[in-house]
Formats: sequence, structure tokens, C-alpha cells
Amino acid sequence: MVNVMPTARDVAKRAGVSQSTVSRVLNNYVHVRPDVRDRVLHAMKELQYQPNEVARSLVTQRSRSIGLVLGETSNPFFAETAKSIVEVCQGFGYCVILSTTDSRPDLLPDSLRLLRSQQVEGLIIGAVEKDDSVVAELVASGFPCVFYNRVLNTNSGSYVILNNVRGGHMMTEHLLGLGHRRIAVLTGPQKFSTFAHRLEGYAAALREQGIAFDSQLVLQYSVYTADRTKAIKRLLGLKNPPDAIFAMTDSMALEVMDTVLQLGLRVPEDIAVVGFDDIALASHHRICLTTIAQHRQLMGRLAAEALLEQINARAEGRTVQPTRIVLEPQLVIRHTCGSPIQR
Amino acid sequence: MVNVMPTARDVAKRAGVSQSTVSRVLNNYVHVRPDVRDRVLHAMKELQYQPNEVARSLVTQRSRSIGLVLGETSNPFFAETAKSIVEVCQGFGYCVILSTTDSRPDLLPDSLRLLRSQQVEGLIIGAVEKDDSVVAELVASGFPCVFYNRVLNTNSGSYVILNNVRGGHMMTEHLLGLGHRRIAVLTGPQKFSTFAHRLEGYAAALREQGIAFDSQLVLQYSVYTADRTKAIKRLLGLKNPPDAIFAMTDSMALEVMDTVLQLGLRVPEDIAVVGFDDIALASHHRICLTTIAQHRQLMGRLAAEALLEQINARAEGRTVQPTRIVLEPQLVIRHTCGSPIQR
DNA sequence: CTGAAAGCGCTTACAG
DNA sequence: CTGAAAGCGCTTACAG
Repeated sequence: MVNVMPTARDVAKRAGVSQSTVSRVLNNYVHVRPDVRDRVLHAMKELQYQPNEVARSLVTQRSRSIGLVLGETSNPFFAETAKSIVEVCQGFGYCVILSTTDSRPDLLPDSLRLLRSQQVEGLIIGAVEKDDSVVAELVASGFPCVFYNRVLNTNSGSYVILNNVRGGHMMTEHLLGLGHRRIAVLTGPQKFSTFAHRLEGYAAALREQGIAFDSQLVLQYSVYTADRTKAIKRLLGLKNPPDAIFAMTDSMALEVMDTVLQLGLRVPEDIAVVGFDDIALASHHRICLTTIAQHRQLMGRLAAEALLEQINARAEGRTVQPTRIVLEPQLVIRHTCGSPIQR
Repeated sequence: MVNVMPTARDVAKRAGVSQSTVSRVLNNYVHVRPDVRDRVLHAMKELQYQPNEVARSLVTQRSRSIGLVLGETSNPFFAETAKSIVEVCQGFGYCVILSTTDSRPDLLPDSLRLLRSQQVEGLIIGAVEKDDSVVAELVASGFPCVFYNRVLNTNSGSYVILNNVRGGHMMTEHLLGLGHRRIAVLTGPQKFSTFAHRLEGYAAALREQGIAFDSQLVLQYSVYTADRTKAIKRLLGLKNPPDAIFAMTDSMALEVMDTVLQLGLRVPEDIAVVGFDDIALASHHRICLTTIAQHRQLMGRLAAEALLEQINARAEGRTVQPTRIVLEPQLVIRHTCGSPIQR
């Protein structure tokens, strides 16, 4: 630092006490004579003293920081959860180190290494794959860790997620109730529990109505993005074409809606399009997307609180049960499903 | 830590060398005998040694971390810039501590304090107010700092911004060229340079065409959100009502478009609505928002690179000129402006 | 109630 | 080329 920061020694010297005493007032210990405390406080103010958290971390073995590893930052979902996570953590004096594997799950181990070398006390992970062994080991080792949005398929560790099976089920049931029979699905990688679960719910709802699951109706997002028009045309050109498309993400729903409209079709008259997430734009007058709502902010907050709780438990030597919260989804009916129910 | 991490001492013991030597191989010093280096490397691997960055930071006085302070995380703009900032920083072994003042600029000093106590080596700030004295002092003190998106009105410090004056000017000129004469503006707090500059560009374009600036046509976002319908009705009920609304943000444009449509008006037939930012949704078939594009990813990357450069310069005792990059905006004409030019 | 001392896990002159 | 020692800025038993 150019203008070198004052240290506790400087404060001690100025206040005419020992460094230990400075430390004691800093940490609000009880046994400090009021006048001494005042002298120290005054010296701190004069020098604009700021304790060096790095030094503190080293000796206390607590860094007061956690790591947040996100999946696709482009998805507004993550921005919103990140916001509440940061707020909660800052409120408890913790800072959050942001890391992103952005569509490169292979980078996760590196991310974790960087984070752990920075001595983070815990991790909030929004980007696990169902069968990530590195993360599974981390959890098994007892390192404080909470997943949100996505989980491991072993169901181990702490997490805050949505009941995605039910979400997929609800939406499919709704579509079926409206009379749709051929429901196509636009989904992301099945290695993410979110997509796997939503698809599971979809399949279950179909089964209950005695409708066969048709893999021709399942479109992977990656093949869709490779050539949007081609993918949609292929779908619509099936012998038995879909009358609805259930996109497993609002963001995907918006895209597919765009493609469909560009092909000259009407939504929902020619084909219904529904999503999942209820992002802010879903409710726009020009969009009116039928979708599944989840509490993003809440999810972030709960994840942060759960992690902080685990960290504290660990520091105090308490053992604590993993937090496992499953939030319930909510069906939001708007216009794109072709429902007679208008808002 | 429960399963206590191995230290450099453990590695040294196992490899039969001194801690100094371990440190030397860790830092890739030249003068280490190859066979000794191998022994050390091997011991590290066996113990799964990870250097403790906190200890390292303390002695080297370099934390290898920077702080990123964001404004509204809800705005996708920040998510996208954050992403590229994190990528660049991680690429150089730096981690980024995320902080948010979310619509509470009064929290900025606290944020900065927390960040600095964590010994961040520099700051990327996307949330400055034009006349923030705390930040101004920080910059004046020579602490590595780069602004993006918004700047101080003294123009001091390093920054990467868009030419917002020109952006505001371009859009207004476009609207005027289309024949609009009464252009209302929906704008955010003038304490942010972005809004002030965009408005300035708007006013300049008007002036050039000999059109008087009418403060009745300027709607503050805060009064708009207090009661959307009322605010828009007031605007449309003016003796001389606007034929276009220039929202200073796409996000605002989408909202105002929503309100206008809900009032039963058509966009652009009854009133044009244009935005600023070119977020992903602006191009949606159902939206087709005319707007101003800026390079978000680039902005993030340039800001990160500028900061890292400053940090390095400082560490090497070099003095370095502030980085001042002004990116040029681009007009994206779609449908909401009532332009005869269709995409 | 307070101070001197040891130590957190590293790096880096200083000797050799 | 390598080791012993000091020290980064704190906290925390240990005495008193």
C-alpha cells in the first residue's frame, strides 16, 4: 500500500497501551477499564484504524468469507439469488467470493481449489451436476456446503431447491387439462437435477393420463440452439406434431416462442408455449407466459442462512443435521398456454 | 477445519527439506536442484497440499483479490459485466469479492470498508454516484480503482463507460427524424452519470432542431413506479401530449410499454417507446424494442484488465496513467419507434 | 484488568 | 543451491 495502513501496534502506541489491549477492545472483551477503552477507541478514530482481516483470519482460522459458485450467470435467476445471498452474508460480516463455471462444469474443480485456497469457510453451489464426484467428496469430508437450485443425485449434503418434479407435473397436468395431448418438451442437460426432475414430473403426469411418453417430442436445448428453425420445423413436421411446447426454463420458452412466431405461427392459437421460473419478463403484456413460479430471493436467503448456520455449528464443535428445504412451485396461468382462463 | 489441512511444514518434513525450499518450489524459483524440486512436488501431491492464501497474503501484502461493487443486481446489465469481470480475474489468479449496494447508495461506505478490511488490492465500481466524496477520496489516495458504466463528475480515476451523451443524442435524433416532436423521457436518478449524460444528449438533440426542452415531459422513474398508470395518464393528458417515450433503460422501456399497452394504447401506432441497453429480450419477436446497444461483456473485460494493470503497476512501483475508455453506442432500430424501416 | 510472549502459515533477505 | 531466522498483523493463553 502506498499510504500504509496503521496497525494495531500504531494504535497501541498512540493510546499508551499494549497491542493485546487494543485487540481486546476491538473484540469487545468485557475486562477492559472504561477509560482505557475510550483511549483506545479514540486512537483508532484518529488513525482511521481498520483491522486487517487477513491477519485476523490467519490466527483465528476463520476467514469470514464464503464462496458462491454459479452456473450460467446469464440466467436472471442467478443474479437474483446472488443478490439475496450477498445481502444475508454481508449482514453477518461475511464477504462472498464469486466464482463462475459458466457452462464449463469441468472448471468447477479449479474454482473450488481457488476458493478453498482463499480459505473460504463454506460454499454455496448453484452449479452442481447430479454426479459430480469432486463435490460429493467435499460434502462427505464435512466441509460446510449448501446447494441451491440443483442437487447431487445421492441427495447428500444440505440444499434449498424447488420441488421440480412437482413443477413439471403441475404444468403438464395443466396443459392436459386444457386438452393438449401432444406436449413437446424443450429441456437442458439431464446431468442437472433441475431438468431431470422437471422431465420426470412431465413423464409422470403423462403416465397418469395414460398418454405414452414419446421421445420424439423431447428436444434438447443444445440441438435446438444449433439450428433453431430447423429444430422447430422438424418438431412441427412430425407425423403427429405437438400442440404445445413445454420449455423447462422461461428463458428457453421465450426463445422458442420467438422462433415459432418467426415461422409465422401464432402462440397460443397454433401452438401453446409454456415456461418454468416466472422471470420478470414473463408477465409482460406482450409476453404473458404461462409458467411455474419459484421464490428466488427466498431460495438465496435460505441457502445463505443454512450455510452460516453450518459454519457456526462447526466452529462451535456442534454437529448439525443437513438442511434440506424443498420449496413448492406455483402454477402461474397466463396466455401462452391457450387457456380459456384469461387474467 | 475438521480434517486439518497440511501446511508447508508438513510438506517440508515429508520431503526432508526446509520450509524455505518448499516455498521456493511453490513460487517457481530458479535455484532449486531438480531432484529436490521433484521430492517436494511429490510430497505436495501425496499430502494434497494447498498453500494457504491467507498466510501468503499477509506476508506478501497481496491478497490476490479484488472487490466488485454493483448497483442494481436486478439489471441484467450487471450480471453480464460481472461474468466477464470474474472470468478475467480468475484467469489471473485473482478472486473477486462481490458486494452490492442495491439501491442503497448510503451503504457504499460500509461496503468499501468491509472490502478494504479484507485487503482487496483494487476495486471495480459500477455503482458510483456522480458526487460521491468517499469514493473520490479513495481514488485521490491512489488506491487502484476503476469505474464502469458510471463515473464521478470530476472525471477523475480510471473508467470504462459508454458515450452516454451520444447515445441519448442518437436516439433522440432518430425519433425526431421519424417525425416525433413531443418526446417524453423516463429517467433514473440524475446523481448517476449514466442518466445525466443520456438526458444531456437528449436535450442537445432537441436544441439542435430548435425544439424547446419541456420539463413536463421528463418523468422520474421513482414517481413512475409509485403509480404507473397515474404517471402515464398524467403524461398523456398533457395539453400537448408526447408522441414518443424515450426510456433511459430497456428495463424501464419494457415496463412503460407494459403500462401503455394495459391502458389500451398501441405501440408504436399510438405512442412510440424506445429504450437503452439492448438487453437480450429487446430483440424478441413480441417486443422488437428500438434501443441503443452497448458492449456489456467488453466493458466488463476492459474494466478488469485495467484494474489488474493498475494493481501490477502499483506493486512494481510504476506510476501509470488512468485508463479512460469511452465505448461508442450503436442505434438498433426495431419496431417500437414507429419507424418505417422494418427489420 | 493488563502486558509479554508465542504462534497462525507463509515469504524473504541473510548467511553459508 | 539450501537452511535458520525474522516478520507480516493479528489473537490468545499465561502470568501477574
